[in-house]
Amino acid sequence: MADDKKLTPRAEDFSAWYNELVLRAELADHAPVRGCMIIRPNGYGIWERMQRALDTRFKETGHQNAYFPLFIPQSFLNKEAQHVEGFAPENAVVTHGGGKLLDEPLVVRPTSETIIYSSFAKWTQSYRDLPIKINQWANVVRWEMRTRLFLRTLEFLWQEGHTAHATHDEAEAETRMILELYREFMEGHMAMPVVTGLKTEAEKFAGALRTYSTEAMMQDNKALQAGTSHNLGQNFAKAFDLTFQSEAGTLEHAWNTSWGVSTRMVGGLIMTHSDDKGLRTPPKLAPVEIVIVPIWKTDEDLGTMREVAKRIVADAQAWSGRGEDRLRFHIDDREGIRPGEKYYHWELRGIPLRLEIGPRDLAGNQCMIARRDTGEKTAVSLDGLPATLADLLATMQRDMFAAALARREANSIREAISYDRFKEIMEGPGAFVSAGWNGDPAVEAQIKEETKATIRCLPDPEFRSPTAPTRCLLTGEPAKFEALWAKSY
RNA sequence: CGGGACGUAGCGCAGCCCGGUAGCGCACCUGAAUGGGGUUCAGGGGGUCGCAGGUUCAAAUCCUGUCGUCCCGACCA
Repeated sequence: MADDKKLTPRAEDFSAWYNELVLRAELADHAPVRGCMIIRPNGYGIWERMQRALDTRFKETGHQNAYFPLFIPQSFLNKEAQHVEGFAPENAVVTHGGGKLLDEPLVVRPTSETIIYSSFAKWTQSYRDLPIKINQWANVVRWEMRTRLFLRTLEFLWQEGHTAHATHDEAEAETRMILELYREFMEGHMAMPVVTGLKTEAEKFAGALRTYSTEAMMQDNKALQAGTSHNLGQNFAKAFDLTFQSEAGTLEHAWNTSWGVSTRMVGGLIMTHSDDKGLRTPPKLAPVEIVIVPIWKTDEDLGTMREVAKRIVADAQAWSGRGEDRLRFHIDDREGIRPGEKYYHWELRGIPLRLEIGPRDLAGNQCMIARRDTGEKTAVSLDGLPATLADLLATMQRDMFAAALARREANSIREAISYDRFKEIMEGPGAFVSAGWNGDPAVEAQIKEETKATIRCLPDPEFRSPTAPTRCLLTGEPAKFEALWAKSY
């Protein structure tokens, strides 16, 4: 382990301190897979908890996990015109197999719509076969020009959901349901507030009818697209002959949706919550919620404190129940390391609560508890400790969300502003700006060119201005749409 | 592919302008004291200065080339 002390973690410059110390993530060291991420076990816990929580929700909403091939024949991708156009520049293509030139190149999946819907087509004959609702946990490859740890890696791990429905409305309902599911996860588990909304034509998924996204604000005021949910319409169904006979007897194309979130969320978590002391993990995603640091002077004390710590853990776990409800502890009884050093160690790693207990506390039937989010340290009674800890964790989860939301709101602008003012804001720290747009892609492109800001989405009502902007940015004409503008990752 | 920076000990860096044969912090090893917020003191090990040429009595330092990394931009979740 490298030297913790040298680290000056800057929330707004997380790339300077991510590696090794906090999440144990790194980029591979062989070109050209340098853009690929390696996550070692002690950081992986956060992603595993994310995965488990999402997987549970997918199953609760009627989806099943399935696994499809890594290789996609080039011809599959070619079938949907917009899709192939969108992905062709970033595809990794396998041309040789078994030492021979392949008749047809194989694309390493950048996403699995084509290979999955070709299967759906075989599985579907009647409306009774629909809906099909599956999810796949998989790694995919996109040959990016420039990579960035967590946010844009050459290969990334994600889940991609794929469904087929009999009607447009049912597919649209699925798309929106998943968007809300993502929101609940991001706000409830990650304590990361998101704006949901519709992507513009310029920003939507290649091949989709409509794309919705969740947009989170990072501590540098940039937007991070954290998840997407697409209503694919009948585009892929038509390309892959995904048809079914309706109740009325007619042959119809199915309606598809696809949606995904990736390891990018780990980057979002870091950039939303970390501070100058390191990572802060919302309790629900913390692999360890409470670290106990026993304090001792003599060997006898050490023995006593170890017993006490074990008893605290056993009592709390018995109290809190089984499975997900069970409180997660770590006892740091390492010898030869002073308590202060342990405190810094665990703060850096974002463990939500620290419980200190020594002979003096024991004599007073109490212990010290420090919160990672606020830094508060208080003495609490050992009586009823499990409930105290559980309450504190729940409070932290809420407080972290509230703090992140307050920060986003403080950096959001909803009143009408001039284009000059808009440029000024985007040249500075940036902001989430709710501003008018006339729907013209050329205007969208020109504003991107001049300010680097893009339309993150046409936001759902909760982010919109109570008094909607009446004038379009740049053109000044009456606004057709209210859009969320921001610089983004 | 354009623009910019940087390669010196395991990690982070100074030294380079003005050449004289390498240093600091952390980490590591030994010993002692210490032990409720990154202990202190004493001693110690570790580097062909990215690589290849050139200039020079002498190159980490100057010159040329080369390789690599990072940052910014185009692309993108």
